[in-house]
Amino acid sequence: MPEPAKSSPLSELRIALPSLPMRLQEVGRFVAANDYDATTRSMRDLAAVAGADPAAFTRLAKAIGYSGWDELRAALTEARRPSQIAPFSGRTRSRRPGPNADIALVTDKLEAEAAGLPRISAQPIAEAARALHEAKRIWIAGYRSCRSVAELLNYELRLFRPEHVQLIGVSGPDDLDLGAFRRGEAVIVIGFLPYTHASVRVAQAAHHSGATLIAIADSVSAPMAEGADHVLLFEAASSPGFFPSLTGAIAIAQSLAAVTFALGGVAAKKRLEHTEARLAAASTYVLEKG
Amino acid sequence: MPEPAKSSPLSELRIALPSLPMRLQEVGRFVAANDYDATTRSMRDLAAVAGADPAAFTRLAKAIGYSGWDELRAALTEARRPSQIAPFSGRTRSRRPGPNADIALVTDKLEAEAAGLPRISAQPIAEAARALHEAKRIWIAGYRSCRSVAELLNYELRLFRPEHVQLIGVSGPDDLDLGAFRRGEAVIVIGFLPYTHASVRVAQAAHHSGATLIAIADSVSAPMAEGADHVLLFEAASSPGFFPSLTGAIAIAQSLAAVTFALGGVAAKKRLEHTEARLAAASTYVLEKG
DNA sequence: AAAACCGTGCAACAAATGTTTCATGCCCGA
DNA sequence: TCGGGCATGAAACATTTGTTGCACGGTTTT
Repeated sequence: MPEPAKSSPLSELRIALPSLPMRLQEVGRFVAANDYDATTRSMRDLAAVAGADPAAFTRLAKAIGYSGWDELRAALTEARRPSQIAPFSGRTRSRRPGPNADIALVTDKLEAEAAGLPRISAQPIAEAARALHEAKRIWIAGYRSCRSVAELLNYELRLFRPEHVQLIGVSGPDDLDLGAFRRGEAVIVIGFLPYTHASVRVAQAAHHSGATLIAIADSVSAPMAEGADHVLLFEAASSPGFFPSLTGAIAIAQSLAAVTFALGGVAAKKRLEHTEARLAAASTYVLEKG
Repeated sequence: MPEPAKSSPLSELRIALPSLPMRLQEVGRFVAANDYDATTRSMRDLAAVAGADPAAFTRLAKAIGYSGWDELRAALTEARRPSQIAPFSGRTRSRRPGPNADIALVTDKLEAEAAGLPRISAQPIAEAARALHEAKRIWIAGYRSCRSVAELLNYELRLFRPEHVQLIGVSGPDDLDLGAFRRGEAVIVIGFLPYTHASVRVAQAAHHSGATLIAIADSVSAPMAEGADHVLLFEAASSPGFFPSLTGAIAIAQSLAAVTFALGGVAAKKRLEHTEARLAAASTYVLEKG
């Protein structure tokens, strides 16, 4: 059995948690959720807040391999110590292959993507959102890796506009939906290099039908941007690695949804609350622990 | 005389310092310089390290207006509490309606999300990627808005590992897949508050089966992180707006895929090339214009 | 120069802490 | 149905904690 990385006491706790008796799971969860108080306040205090027996904390510590609560707390305290300001920031740009090469790759990727986000222009997003707000119906298309962006947009828009949003190509072949485009409706197409034929066809159909075309793409010269009323640009190739980056597209999609929601005013808010209430009634979500 | 801002116990200490007896000054400086230890370790411990008398700490606390060391330490503890999650979010959230309100919303959102990305830890991602690399089979689960992340991950991993990656719940009810988990396989679960029951069930099933569990979540105390071998954290609530941010999760997913690909070496590269060749042969993509 | 004062270390104190033990209740297997 | 083992809460335990009283040494005041 491979030892699962003793890195942090919190992760040891997390890993051992499911195999613990019920009461110890409760206090374990409490410790994980309130680790700051765990390091600063006394065992009895914590027990009172958690509504558990003080002894449970000692037992928990022993159950995950410590000699007692004192030792567990000491480990948590050291783990939280702010001295190592940069915990392990592979800031060492050591690009030579080795155990840190992977970490450097991730760090570079994240940095590059973070740098790309502020370069997205807000103005077109706000304008596109207004178009969405006024659209009688919203179609969304995205293929291959862009499908995830399309589905996210579809999901979020539907939270407060249940009846007027539709993902293209889910309830039949694309062509069925393509023929349904009408003036006054909006079509969102997401894509980047290399562009799929399917997405270009959607864009063309939208343009010919007179619907408002919104393209989320990596270039103004992308095929689906031709004839588009709104083009929202992101940087797909900005990050190292072999796959184009989608964080920009996701950020645009979420901003688009947020502004559209804001434009919806109280009506949208009411619909969202209604949707949430319905989900809660179906007990979709795990209740927050008090 | 204007009260010199009782804001922080540390500043009270600093202000009162010069008018204190020499020994208390030493102790006071020690506390100011080691305030983390001051909140976590015992008075006697501190005295030993500082080379001072334990009583000096009590006297110091009383000298600057507290009833005793306990009260001073409590104040220091509260001052250090990380509850104020966004230390820089002093951003005047004016948000008064106006023609530029939408644009400001988008700009804020993008800035916040860009700020959140560098806070993602690279180390756990690299470790999780290694686990993926060694897994005989990879399962992926994500519900509601997290489904988009799951699908992206599924898509990218399949580009170079076609036969061993599977999205949970697409070819039948979840339970069918849940029963198929085996030791030596990896299960990725993506989720954030509010957590869906379905995702928690997947995580539990993975843990019980002995499979390697990788959780992509917004908190170490997320239910699906319990028992997880790897927890990859992102900030879902970092950005303004009504929907939690998914850019962090997407960035993690893509980094995970990138590192896993890198670990795959030439074999993975070959498979990717093969996949791309097949797609090109089916003329999925629009040819680049010369 | 003597006395009053303050700063300081030491040691004893009571309170609180973490730990252990024990009795109880529960569940599972025989 | 009856044991055996385990989880759990309450109470007793030894230890450690923060505090306070006291004595000593130095400085200032009268």
